[in-house]
Amino acid sequence: MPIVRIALPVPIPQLFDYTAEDASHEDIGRCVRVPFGGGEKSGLIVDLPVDADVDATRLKAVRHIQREVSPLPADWLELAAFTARYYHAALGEVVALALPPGLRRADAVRDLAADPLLAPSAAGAAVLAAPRRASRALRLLQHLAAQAPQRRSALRAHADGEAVGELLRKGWAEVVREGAPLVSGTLPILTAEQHAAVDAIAATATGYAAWLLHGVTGSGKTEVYLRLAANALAAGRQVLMLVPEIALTPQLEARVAARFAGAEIVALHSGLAEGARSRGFVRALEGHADIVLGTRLAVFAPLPRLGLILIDEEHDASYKQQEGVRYSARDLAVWRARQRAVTVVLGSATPSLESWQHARSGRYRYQVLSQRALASALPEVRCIDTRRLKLDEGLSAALQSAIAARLEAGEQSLVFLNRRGYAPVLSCPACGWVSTCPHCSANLVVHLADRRLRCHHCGCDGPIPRTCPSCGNHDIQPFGRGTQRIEARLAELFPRARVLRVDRDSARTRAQWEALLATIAAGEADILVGTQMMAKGHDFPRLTLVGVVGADASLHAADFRAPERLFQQLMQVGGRAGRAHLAGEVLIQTEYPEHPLYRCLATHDFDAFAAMALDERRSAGFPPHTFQAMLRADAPLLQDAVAFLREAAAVAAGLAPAQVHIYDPVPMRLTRLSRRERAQLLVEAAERGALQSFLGAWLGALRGLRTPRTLRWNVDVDPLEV
DNA sequence: AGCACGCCGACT
DNA sequence: GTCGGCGTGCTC
Repeated sequence: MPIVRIALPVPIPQLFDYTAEDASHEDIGRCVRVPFGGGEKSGLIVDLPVDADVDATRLKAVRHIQREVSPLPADWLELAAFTARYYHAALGEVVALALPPGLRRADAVRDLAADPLLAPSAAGAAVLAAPRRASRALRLLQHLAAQAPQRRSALRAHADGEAVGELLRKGWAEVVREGAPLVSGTLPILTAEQHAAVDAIAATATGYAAWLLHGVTGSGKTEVYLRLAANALAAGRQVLMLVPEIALTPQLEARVAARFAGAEIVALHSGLAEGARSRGFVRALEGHADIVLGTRLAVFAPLPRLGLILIDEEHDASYKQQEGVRYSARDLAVWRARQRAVTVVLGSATPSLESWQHARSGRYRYQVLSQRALASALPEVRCIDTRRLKLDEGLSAALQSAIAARLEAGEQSLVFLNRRGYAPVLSCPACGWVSTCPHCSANLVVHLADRRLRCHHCGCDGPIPRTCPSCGNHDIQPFGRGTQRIEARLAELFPRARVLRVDRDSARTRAQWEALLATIAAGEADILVGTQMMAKGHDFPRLTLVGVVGADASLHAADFRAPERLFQQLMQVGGRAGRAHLAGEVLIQTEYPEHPLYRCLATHDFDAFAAMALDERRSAGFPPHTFQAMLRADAPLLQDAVAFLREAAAVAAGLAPAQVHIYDPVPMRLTRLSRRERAQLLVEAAERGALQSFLGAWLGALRGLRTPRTLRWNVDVDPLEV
């Protein structure tokens, strides 16, 4: 009786063997349902061992093997195995996160593998019923018809679903084989730099190559991606394109679809309905999807014809999963490119210092786009020294008059402030009471817009008290400033201006966000007040002034990555200012106008900033010069978390080689979160290998420790927050 | 992670 | 006398 070895979603580093009478090697990579414990679980067949690793009498029989879709290929299983190994997670957990839920459950699936567009028979009729997809089908038909007039008879038969499906299937194969007519429309003319980048990157397209594409905002990185994608498609290969956020997929998808009318484009992200995600995944798996575009989880899309990986905004922290299996999609994508011997392009205007270091050391190749594509100049960046100024609700006279000038000119201004709400805290001047969250070690933020006190960490909220809850004082006041307060003051200062606030509160839903974007694009707003939401991905043609308020806080933050993030954020938001024929200006209110970070911003000198930051990292012994892992523990009481970490440190002392350094356990910066208290223990090593082998032994030992049942712990390899 | 088994306090 | 607390251990 054949034995199948199965990865199940349980947090223990074990695989489970079952019998399956009709199983063969063809079933490796297939989803299964098996009896487990009292109930039933779904998992993935990862091997067909000759012998079970437990006594044969203990084996149970597999209930169901999902054979309606192709098995996950060997390279996919290797990717999952590598992920499990590197991030010290169970293989079954990685599988659970990498597979769409519906697929993993091994549900009976009909039509999952079949694109209604391409499948002959009844599915063709579905094309005609689904307008969005059908329009793509018809575009392709027209395309094919233009290319090959002899197909016109088939085109006439488009009312017959079967004929549509059949034609498309045949036509598709031909298009892919011939490669030529995938690209549609007139192509924009490349700048010399774009041209050079495309040529250089294309020249390494025959094997593994990692490229850092360092392109300033507006330099046209996307156009470079599209040209490279066109090459890959023409060669009959699939393209994987990663973006940081779900919000950025629709616009990019539209742009990609407009360019490659003949290509099948699949979006993959966590915002999709279960069916859509499964369908896209299977389209990729079966080799039908030509371009897979998605967020970090798309790095797990199976791609039998993979030819190119593109990672946009590679520095973005969203590529790192911050819970469960804490993988970095960017790093896995690079691993995958090497595994599959394909090119990977990491694009950014402000590369992560890790990637920057790799480019400098020659591990990655490097291409720079230093010119804006539309001949517009980079914005002028200046600091406003606020040390001796009297500020009006945080706004300097210089910034106010700059805003007034833009108003006069009919242009837009943005006041950038990374703090939501009206004021970060409500306080009582009489007794010193401040509004604090009952569940977190954080202040409750005053939201005057809906008259609530709200915790930005656990989300709990309550009404704003009229009197001090501690002493009864009537004169309690909001302290500090957030976007709502700036918005209110700007409305007073500029009564004729249309002030629009753009933050997570005003753009809570996708529809609200799009309505705001439309308002801005239509020129129906004069002054925008926004958080980092405003920094990402969108162009505002009439925006010519960005005023930065309250940035200094990040200069001296405890996290050694805070300056890197601040630089990236300001560079990004500054890039919103000025387009085409309108010159842009960025004014930074600061008490440290001489700070090197601001000076580098003013000269648009990322290289100088990176050199400086890398130097600091080197002398402090921080990444990318060292490698880190963080052990985090949380429990209802801090003492339990710390006690566990102390014990873990003691275990580590007996295991760690000299080059692995174990720090002391410390409470986390936001110690209390949602009624749980958290502490962490940093481990650092000069070599990745030394860190990894230590982690293996250490975590194995930790799993054997007896801990209170309320205690939870996890490990974060290459943590972003320390 | 679930979910069983297993040994000690306040209730019909 | 039992229902239920969560400590401990296993799941092929």
